[in-house]
Amino acid sequence: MNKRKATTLKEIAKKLDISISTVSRALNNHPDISDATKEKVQQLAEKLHYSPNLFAQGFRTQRSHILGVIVPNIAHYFTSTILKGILEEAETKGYKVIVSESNNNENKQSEMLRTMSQFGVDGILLALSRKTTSVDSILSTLDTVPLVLFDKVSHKIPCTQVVVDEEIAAFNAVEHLINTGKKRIAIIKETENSFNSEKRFAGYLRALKEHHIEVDKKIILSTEDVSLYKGRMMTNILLSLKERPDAIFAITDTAAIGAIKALHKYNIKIPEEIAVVGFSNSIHATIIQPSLTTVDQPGEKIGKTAVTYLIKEIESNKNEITTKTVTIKTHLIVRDSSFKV
Amino acid sequence: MNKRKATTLKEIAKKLDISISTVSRALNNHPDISDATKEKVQQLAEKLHYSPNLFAQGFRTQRSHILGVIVPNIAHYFTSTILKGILEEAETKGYKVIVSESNNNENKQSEMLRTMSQFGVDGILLALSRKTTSVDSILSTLDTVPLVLFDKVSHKIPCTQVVVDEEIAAFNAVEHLINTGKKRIAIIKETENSFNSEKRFAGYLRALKEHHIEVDKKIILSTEDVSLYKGRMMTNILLSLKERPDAIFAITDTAAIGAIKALHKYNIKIPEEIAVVGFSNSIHATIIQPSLTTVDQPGEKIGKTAVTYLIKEIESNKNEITTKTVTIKTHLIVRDSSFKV
DNA sequence: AAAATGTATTCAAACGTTTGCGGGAATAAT
DNA sequence: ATTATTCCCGCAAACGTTTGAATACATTTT
Repeated sequence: MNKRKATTLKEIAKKLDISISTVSRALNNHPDISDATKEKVQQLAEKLHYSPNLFAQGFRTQRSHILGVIVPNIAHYFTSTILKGILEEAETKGYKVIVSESNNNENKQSEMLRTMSQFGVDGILLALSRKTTSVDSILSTLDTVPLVLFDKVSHKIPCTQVVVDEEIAAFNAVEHLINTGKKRIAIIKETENSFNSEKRFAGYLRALKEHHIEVDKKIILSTEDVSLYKGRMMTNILLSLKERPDAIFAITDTAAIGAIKALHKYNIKIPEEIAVVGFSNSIHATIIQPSLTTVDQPGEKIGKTAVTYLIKEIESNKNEITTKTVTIKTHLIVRDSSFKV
Repeated sequence: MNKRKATTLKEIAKKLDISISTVSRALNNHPDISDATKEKVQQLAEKLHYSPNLFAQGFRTQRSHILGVIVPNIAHYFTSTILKGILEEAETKGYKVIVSESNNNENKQSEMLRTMSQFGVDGILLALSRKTTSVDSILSTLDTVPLVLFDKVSHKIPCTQVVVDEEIAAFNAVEHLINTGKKRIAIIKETENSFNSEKRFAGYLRALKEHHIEVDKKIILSTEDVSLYKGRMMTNILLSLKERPDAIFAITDTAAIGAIKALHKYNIKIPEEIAVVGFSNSIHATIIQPSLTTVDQPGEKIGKTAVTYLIKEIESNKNEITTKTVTIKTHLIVRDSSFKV
């Protein structure tokens, strides 16, 4: 492993018998340099495969061209599609991406924010860990380095936030159920404090209201973590009611799949007896039988726009905090679990 | 956003009226420094929240403490579990991780190897893009920076490789089918040139041989990309045979699920008429009905060991290439698609 | 002809850290 | 008392780049 050492500005300068600074400026296309020398320098640089030492560069300019990303769980499909978008957009803009997982651990999240900012990333993209209660550590990194929140956000943090039209999406999903003739629509949601869940719940309520369906608390079920297992449990509860629902809107695809599994167990016809709608368009949606009606969230687009805004903030050096909420449109994908053609 | 500038060695030195070099050594626990001054320095550093400027450090030492990871597709579940392991292990060892996607594009892969090594990563973890034909670019980065291959590997590249016991796993899967009384076992595999597929095919052949079952080429099906769709198509072909198989071993879970979907369509009883076994233990395995018998590959463990070997190579400065193949054990998870209790 | 302007280039400092080397002071060996 | 030895510590250089200021020369203006 004979590491050939990289060519430096000095070497180019010596070969052309000009100064290092001229070489530097020539490569950076500085107006002070004549076209003739620019030409010469750039050609030789090309020939010698010159590429700037990024440590020296970063050291000098205090710019790393690295973006930090912190997500709760990288193995979550929706998250990984967002990541895909982040990687792609960052790459085309000339940035590298460092990824970290918070594992839904608030302390770890704080720790990561700290190490990332001291590491020298130019900006941070963050999807909040579940139940992030103390935003102090986030606020304090916020005045060190630009930050953009996505997906799991919080209005307590004054920064750019990229989210999905949760409320509208939920409204559309529920309205779709109503349009198919359903009148008693249950919801499986998260207990509290979850931005996403509350918005979706709001959409649910608005749909009922606009269609003059009265809200029945008995079919509004909440759980700490909306998992497949919890989806089953909640559905079991719904089935034990005197007045069963004729549809279930689960705040998340995994819970919806849990619901379907529970309905299967009791041989309940989907969607005739009880329809099911999820949220996320996870890869499971077409694996499960019947295929799941769900809200498609364009993960890659979310990632890309988050990066776009972050880089904009990085590159406009005005050190003011922008607090803008960018909303990405979703659309409902109707499949067999709610409507059979 | 008033960026407070970070404290430097110089500031600590001035406050304690000692030299910068002493401060540096004290913080690095250099034996030349007395315990007394170490104590003093470390305390003050703590108090001032000193953290080294990583650019200056990296610039000086030519060590970035960054690992580069290149994978074909980050949104692939198995890949993301490996990534999880990589992140975790790297973090505990004090390394950051830069992630890139090759999208199964060989040129992009080469490009990324180049930019990563010039970027100054300390080492690279690579899962080869499909049909990587020219290994030149890989070999050339190999003598610039330590490299470890994982999952998608190639013996043409002399470096540490972390893989799963593909052959044994496939052998076990097929033997399991034989043990349940199956005698005519089809396989759905990749066309060629795929390390993983060929190993699994070898395991299939060995299992048949050891159990004195003769190989029938009519039920050995190959395809370029083993997708869900292709799984369906191949299964349709198998069903059109005069002598249908009584089991299908799909080289991949998605193909296995495609197979199940095709079998459903023809109302064929799984596993009684035809059993199905997959490979990967994807998240779909328990979503599909019947649940899928498959080979569990410990993704996180693969990621962790890959990182472990890479860092070992980085930190032992002996510039020799180690070409070692590390094999991670898998185990078969028996579910309803092959054996009902 | 002197002064001002413009153009193309060089000088030199600076960023924060690490590290080989040298040296002073204290202790131990002769 | 002199010489070794050991223990701490400081000096200064170096890494490759960027950039404000200075310089040299040519050109234009007064």
